[in-house]
Amino acid sequence: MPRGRSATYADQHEAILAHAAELFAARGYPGTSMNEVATACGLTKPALYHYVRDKEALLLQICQQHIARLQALVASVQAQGLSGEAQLRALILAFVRAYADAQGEHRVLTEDVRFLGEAERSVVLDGQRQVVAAFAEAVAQVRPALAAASLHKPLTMLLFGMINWMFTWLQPDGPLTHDDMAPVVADLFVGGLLALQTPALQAST
Amino acid sequence: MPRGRSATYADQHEAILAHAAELFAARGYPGTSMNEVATACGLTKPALYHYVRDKEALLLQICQQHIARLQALVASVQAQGLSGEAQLRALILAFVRAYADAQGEHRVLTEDVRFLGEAERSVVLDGQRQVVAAFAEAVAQVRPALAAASLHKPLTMLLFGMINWMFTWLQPDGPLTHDDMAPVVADLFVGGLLALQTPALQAST
DNA sequence: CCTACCGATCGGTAGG
DNA sequence: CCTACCGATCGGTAGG
Repeated sequence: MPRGRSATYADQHEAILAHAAELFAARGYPGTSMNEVATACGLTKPALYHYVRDKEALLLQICQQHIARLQALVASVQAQGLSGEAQLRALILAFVRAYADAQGEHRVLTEDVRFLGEAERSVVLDGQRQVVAAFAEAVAQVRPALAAASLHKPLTMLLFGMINWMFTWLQPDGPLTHDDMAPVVADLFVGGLLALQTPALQAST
Repeated sequence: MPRGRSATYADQHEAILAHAAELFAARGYPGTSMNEVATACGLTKPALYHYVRDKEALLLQICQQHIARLQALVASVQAQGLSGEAQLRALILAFVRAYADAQGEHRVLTEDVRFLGEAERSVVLDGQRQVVAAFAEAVAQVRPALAAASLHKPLTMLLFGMINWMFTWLQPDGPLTHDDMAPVVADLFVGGLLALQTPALQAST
């Protein structure tokens, strides 16, 4: 590589996002100083600011990059043209597995979006809504009666709860892996969906 | 009601914990200043420090108080002497409903325990483990084969994921309430549990 | 119980 | 004149 600068710059920027995501995930966004981010990257603080405008831009870029990956994942599953239940299972498997490689980014996305400014936050939340909508559509296809009772979206959020909560108890180096849990999550949720009695749900209100 | 005199030390302390829990839940522990806590309580900062030793003690008290409530809830359900599935359903209903009244405290318990010192943190985590163990025991009673496959605890954590995640999407003043969702969570989880095929789970590893 | 402060550290940027 | 940084320090605010 004779012209190393732009490649180095892009690589450095990528490495910074990865380090920052890990730190934000571990200590929270307000609990992480730019000095800590810089040190983790082997840079001084002024050097860090050469690559990042400010702390909030760092947070926004982490969130945008991760949500873009999730949207691409949804698109690739949808491109397979699977039927209702098969598509829902494929979405669940893809997401659980994807989170294994991006635990830090995912925790930042779910916990630290609130620290973005209103405009930046709504961009990220719109992306999240699109992902949720894809899952909710698959849920509705599996059990159309739930959609009629307006329960497909709440049920989809329960599914995301199971998945999003996994980082709190599933250790990356533990005996149980994300790949082990992916089919369990799919079986539990799809099995539960099929077992749900919509009349009973309506009677509960 | 004129201010000041009528509030006892204990009342004031209780009010401080409630306000602090709400602020910590909204802005995160490191993102909340003691000045903000004081202002929310209608106190000056030095006055706040009359009731609380330091910021970390405030966090610890919020966590301990909330985990004690959850342990009491488990005990009261266990005292009913219900059978496996009925007990699991009763635990789920009790927890979902309890979280409706303590959303701030619960978010603090799940997100901000990491900011406690090691000794304080492990006290809180021990309390959480006891609660989780009670749920896992109920899960094992419903499907003993899952316990044999060491899946009752991971499945219990998926359940807690559904419940703990609800604060992110279930608005207190929205059309759907915690009371509406409690039986849905119970039906989905118990239905999914009963649908799980253990051989398929073991084949996945 | 308030005003007045401290050591340190915050996010961000100056000159060279 | 540009880039990629450094040592030092900016104005404010943190917990106490």
